[in-house]
Amino acid sequence: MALESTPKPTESELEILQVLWQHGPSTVRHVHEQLSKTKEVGYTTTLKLMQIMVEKAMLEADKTSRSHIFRPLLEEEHTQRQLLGRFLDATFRGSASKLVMQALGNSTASKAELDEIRNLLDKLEGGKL
Amino acid sequence: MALESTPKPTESELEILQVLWQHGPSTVRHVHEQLSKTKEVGYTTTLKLMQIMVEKAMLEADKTSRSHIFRPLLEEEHTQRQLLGRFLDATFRGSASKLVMQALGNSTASKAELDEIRNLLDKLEGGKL
DNA sequence: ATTAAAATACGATTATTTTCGTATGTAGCT
DNA sequence: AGCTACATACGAAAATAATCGTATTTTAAT
Repeated sequence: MALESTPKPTESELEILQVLWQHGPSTVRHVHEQLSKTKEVGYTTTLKLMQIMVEKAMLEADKTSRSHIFRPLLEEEHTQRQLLGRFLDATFRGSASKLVMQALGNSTASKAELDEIRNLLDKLEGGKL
Repeated sequence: MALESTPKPTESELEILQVLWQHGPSTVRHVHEQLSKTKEVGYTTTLKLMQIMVEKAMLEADKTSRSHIFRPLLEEEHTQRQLLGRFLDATFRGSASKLVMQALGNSTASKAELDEIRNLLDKLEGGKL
């Protein structure tokens, strides 16, 4: 059997990771309340998922107090980069520029954000002149 | 039951769509040969998937000749936009600029592509000054 | 006409992901 | 102590996706 570098989180798992990345280490209760804002889901469903994620070493549970505190073991940027790579290949056949053009086209990015992107372009293009 | 606007293609379905978008209307045989370049998969598996996609109205089959010719009913750009929207929300909590920065950072885009992106930035920022 | 090759049809299995019911444990009231 | 509220543990069902074996049909070559 091959070693799993980092198993790709499923969609539901990613939702949970997002809550933890955004709010920091949390109880099942808290995660569940956040998820409930956008979708209907049972408490034990959330619990079970988080337990599975512990098995998969995506989360770590601090069992000191009665309500366990879960924290993500996957780093946000790293996970995003990994998922982005897959998505880029699967959806845009690897063409980053196509993806970026689309993303910008649809986007509501502020002027500050656009400037930040422009700066990055400058830096990247510096090495290509 | 709610009307399905456009059902999200699964990962395997997307692979098939990519072949059809790239090569134009094709037989199962051709699609299967393309897929086989990157993964091990049985012929009837590909066939079955494509039949399911016809049911889902993602593909249309021209049954005139013995080897049916399949063509995509989903438009490439439209599908990409839709998938990108979902991915953006799920992975970057909707922050297009974060996604773009990451994509550019990892990317191997050519100078021409970077310039094209810069042009789009100019146009976008035009409306924000 | 027979046969071999290649195509589709279709049912069913397997794998994966999501969901949740129920059992059980624990802490704090009254 | 007994009751209630809320927590985790766990098994298993339900939903979704992917895979493939086998039967049947069709074509064309012998």
